[in-house]
Amino acid sequence: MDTQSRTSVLSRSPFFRELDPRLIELSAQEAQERKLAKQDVLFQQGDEATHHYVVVWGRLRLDQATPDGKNIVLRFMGPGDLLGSVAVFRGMPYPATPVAVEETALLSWSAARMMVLMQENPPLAMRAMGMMGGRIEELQARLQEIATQQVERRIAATILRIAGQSGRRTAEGVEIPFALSRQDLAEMTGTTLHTVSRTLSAWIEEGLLEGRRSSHLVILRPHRLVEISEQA
Amino acid sequence: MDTQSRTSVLSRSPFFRELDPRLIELSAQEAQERKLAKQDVLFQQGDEATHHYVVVWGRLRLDQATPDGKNIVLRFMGPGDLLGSVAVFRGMPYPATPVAVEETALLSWSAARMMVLMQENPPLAMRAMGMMGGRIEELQARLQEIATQQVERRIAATILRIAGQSGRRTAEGVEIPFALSRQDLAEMTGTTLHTVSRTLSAWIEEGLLEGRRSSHLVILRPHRLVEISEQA
DNA sequence: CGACGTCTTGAAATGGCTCAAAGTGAGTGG
DNA sequence: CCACTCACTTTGAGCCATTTCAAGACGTCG
Repeated sequence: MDTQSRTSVLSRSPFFRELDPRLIELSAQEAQERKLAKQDVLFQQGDEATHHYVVVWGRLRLDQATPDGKNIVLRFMGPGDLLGSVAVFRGMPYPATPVAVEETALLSWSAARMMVLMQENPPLAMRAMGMMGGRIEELQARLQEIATQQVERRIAATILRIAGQSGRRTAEGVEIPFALSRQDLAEMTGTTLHTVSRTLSAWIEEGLLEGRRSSHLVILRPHRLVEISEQA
Repeated sequence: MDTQSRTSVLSRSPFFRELDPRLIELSAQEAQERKLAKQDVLFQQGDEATHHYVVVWGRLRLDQATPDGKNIVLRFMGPGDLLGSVAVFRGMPYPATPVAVEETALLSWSAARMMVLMQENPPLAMRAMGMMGGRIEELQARLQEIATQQVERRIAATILRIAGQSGRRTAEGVEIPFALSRQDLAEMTGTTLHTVSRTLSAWIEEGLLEGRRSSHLVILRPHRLVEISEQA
C-alpha cells in the first residue's frame, strides 16, 4: 500500500480524522503494514505490548481468556478502530487476543514512536483519550446490561450494538456483514450458545431476523428489536 | 486549603505523582476546591461535563441509573482518583452520579483549563491515558467475572477488589474503611441483596469475615477469600 | 422511645443451564 | 461430482442456582 492510499485511509479513520494533514501523512509514512488471514491472531493475550494498531479493512474479534479456561468476546473491531493502545499506555501485557474473522489489514506504530507523535501533537493524544473514553462507556453500558437485564434483552442489545458499529443497510433490513456465531453472541452476553440459539430461533420464527445456519444475520425489524432490548 | 498542602496532596496522587513539580504547583494553584457532606452528590448523571476532579480525601460511590429505574454501582473512588474526565474528553454528559459516602474533599479544573495543561504537558496527558486504561482493564475484568462466574465467586472478587483499592491492614485482617452495604455489593456484582446477605452470613459463620449489621467489613482470612474467588 | 432503614432468613418459584441427541451445511478429498 | 467429515446449530428434558416473595429482627437516629 503506498503512502497516498494509507494517508487517505487514515484521514477517514476515527482516530486521525480531521487532524493536521501533515501529521496524518507523517503517520502514514511511518506506519508498518500487517495483513492477517482469517483465523490469524494479531498478538496473544499476555504478550508484551509493543505496538498500536489501526484496522484498515477487515474485522477482528477481541477475545479474553479467563483464568479458568473460559473465553469471553470483548468486542469486534472494524476499519478505523484502535487496537493495543490501552495496554501500551499502561505498560502492561496485552489483556486480550485479537483474532481476524476475515482477511484483515492493519497499520501499526511502535509504542515509542506513537508516544513521540502524541507528545508533539496534543490533538492526537486528545483523540486517543476520546476513543478510550468511548470504550469505557461501552463497557459500563454492557456491565449494566449484564448486571440488570435478562438474557433476551441482553442478546437484543448486543445485536443492536454490533449492528450500530458494523451493520450495513440493505434492501431487507440491516445486515451484519461477517460471520457472527451463536457462540460469539453467547460469549458477548454472558450466556450459553443454547440459549442464544433458542432465542434467535424464536425471533427468526417471528420474522424479526434472518440468518439460520451460519449465514450473515439480517435484522428485518430493527424497531422491534429495540423494543425487546428496552422492554420493562 | 493552601497551595502548599494542595501541592503535597497532588504530589502523592496517582495522577500527578512524579510529574514536573512546577506543573504540580501550577495545577494546585489553579484548582478549585469542593467539599461534600455524606450523601451529597458531586454532579448528576446526564449533566453536561464541565470539570475534572481529583479526590483529596474521603470516598465516593459512582452510581449509574439504568433506563428502567434500577441502579448499579460502577465503583468506589478514594483519594487520588480521577473523576469526570472520561465524559469531559468525549464531550458527552456525565454517565454516572458520584455520591459521597463520607465527608469528602476534591480539587477541580475546568475542561478548558485541563485541556491546556495537558497540551502543554504531554506527560500529564499520558498519565490520564494510563488511568483511563486502568479503568478499561478493571471494567473488562468485571465483565468477565459477571459473564462467567457464579455469584459467590463474584462477591468474593468484588470484596477483594475493594479491599485492594481501599483496604486498611489492621491487627485482625484487612478492613474496608467505609460503610459498604449489602445493597452496594449486590449492585456491584449483579445480584440481589438477599443473595449477598446469605453469602456473607455464611462467610461470617465460617470465620472468614467480620461485619454483621452494617459495621465495617473486616476480612479475617484474605487468602481463603482469594481461594473462593478462584475456585474452579 | 418510636420509626425507619438495613439486614437476616425461610420457602416457593423460575429463568437459564446442563446434559443429551440429532440435524444441516460447508468444505474436502477421492 | 459425490461421499464424507466436521463444525456449528437446533431442540428437548430435567435440574438447580438464584430470584422472588414474605416476614421478622436488629440498630440507629431523631
